[in-house]
Amino acid sequence: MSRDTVRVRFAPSPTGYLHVGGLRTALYNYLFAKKNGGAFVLRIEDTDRSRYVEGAVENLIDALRWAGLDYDEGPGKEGGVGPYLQSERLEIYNERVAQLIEDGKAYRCFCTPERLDEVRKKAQAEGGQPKYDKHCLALSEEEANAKLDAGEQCVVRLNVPEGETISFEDRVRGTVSFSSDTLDDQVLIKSDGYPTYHLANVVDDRLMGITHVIRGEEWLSSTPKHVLLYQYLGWDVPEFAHLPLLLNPDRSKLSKRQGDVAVEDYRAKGYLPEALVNFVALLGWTAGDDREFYELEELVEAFTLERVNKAGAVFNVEKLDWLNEEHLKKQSPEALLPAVRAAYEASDIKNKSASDDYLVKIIPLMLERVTFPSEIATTAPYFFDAPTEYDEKGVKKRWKDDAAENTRALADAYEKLDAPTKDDYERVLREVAEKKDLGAGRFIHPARLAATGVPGGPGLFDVLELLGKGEVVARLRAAAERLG
RNA sequence: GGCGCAUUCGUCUAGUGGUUUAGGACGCUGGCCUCUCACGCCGGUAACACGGGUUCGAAUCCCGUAUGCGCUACCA
Repeated sequence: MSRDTVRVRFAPSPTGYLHVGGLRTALYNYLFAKKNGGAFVLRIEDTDRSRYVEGAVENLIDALRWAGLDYDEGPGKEGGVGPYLQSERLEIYNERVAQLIEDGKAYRCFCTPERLDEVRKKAQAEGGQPKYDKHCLALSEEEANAKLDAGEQCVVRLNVPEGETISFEDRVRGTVSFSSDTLDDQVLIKSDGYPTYHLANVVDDRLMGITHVIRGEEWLSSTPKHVLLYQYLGWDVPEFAHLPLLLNPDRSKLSKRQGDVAVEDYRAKGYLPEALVNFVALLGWTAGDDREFYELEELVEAFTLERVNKAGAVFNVEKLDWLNEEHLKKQSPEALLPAVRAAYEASDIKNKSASDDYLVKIIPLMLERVTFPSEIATTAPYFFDAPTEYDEKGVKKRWKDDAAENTRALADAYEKLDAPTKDDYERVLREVAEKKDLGAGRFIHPARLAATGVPGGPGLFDVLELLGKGEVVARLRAAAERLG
């Protein structure tokens, strides 16, 4: 790893599913890596054993793969700086912490949760920052060892200096500074021996050669602690870029209570990965031009950290829907077939004998009329079942007094045709209309009602051709009978 | 409460001191196209949080206020 090779990471904790905010963070990391010829690393932050969810890692990887964000290194893809699961790196953290303790930059703390609580309450009552009072910093090595030998539980804390200003450059926010007096003596190693995020993330980022830390804004406030750790460990700090948060419509942080937040939810609803990726890319970033539609490769080309916004962005589903429609139109019928078939099989359409070939022919006709692939078959059941009822408003508007007679005449004419194409259907209809000295509309609208039961949809002659002569004639006759 | 970050149409955003009657997109909406619906095209709707400065001139710079969000755990 040379020092100027860009290396970034996405470091989720395996709590069950990939959050759309996480997807956006992963995406920006991915884009930045690809744009700069760097590596995109996936690291699993599983240091909280109480929150571990079975199968969550597989889930995360699956969601990333679905979105098209392949990682260069990570679980199952060794890159020489693994393992990529923090739970497998415990010795590494312990080594570094031993060094910190030796240097007086960290210390063991034996305080009970009860005492911690008191200290915190007292500090808060006095109107100050609730933080640890460094009580155990005074312990000598002998005293600490004695407590350890006696079997007392302990944590390791960061020894934060007083009266210092800690600042760092953020690629999206500029210079950010904090007074060290507002920083708590952060726990580095928990009493169960696992590291906290703060320690593990600094050590791993360094050891994995991460050059740019691109993560959510929720980490901005703890970054000074990380900066301090880099200094204490004698390391240069990486570049930081804190991304604005994704918000609910009421501008609170995007949460489960106000809608779907998991990538798999959107996947299940039928959103295309291309659309979701395009959408979240635009939540907090623009190229500066008026472009809205992007494929992943085009995002790679256009992306820069400098153009990431500072303010949070509301996750606005209407625009996602529009982008889904746009991306849908770019899909080939063959690519859409599996989703269309699945929705068709699951629908309450009675005729389930449609071939792949037939479904593929329907797709282009319906593509511009739906938001989701699943709607292609289900919004047009007439491609499978003959209508059992006719749209009331449509009938009122289009089924005039002469409709039954005209429709029968049309059926008679069609019956004589041999394997008619859409052009044949149209030609004959216009001939019949002309013979009766009527506008084509007097035939087209009733024929649509008869064939589909609804007043809207694809071009009539496209529909008729797909239905086939026998079915068309039968439906025309049935409607003439039913509607009179 | 403390600390930090943010604040342009309902939403996503362009805008980095004059080119701005603040531009685009989604949504909503009027019209055109058309066998219908949809697509497409043309048009409309709607914003610089507030108050002070700095400046010949501010959405753009500074200060304050308000509001929102984040952090404030042996969670990440």
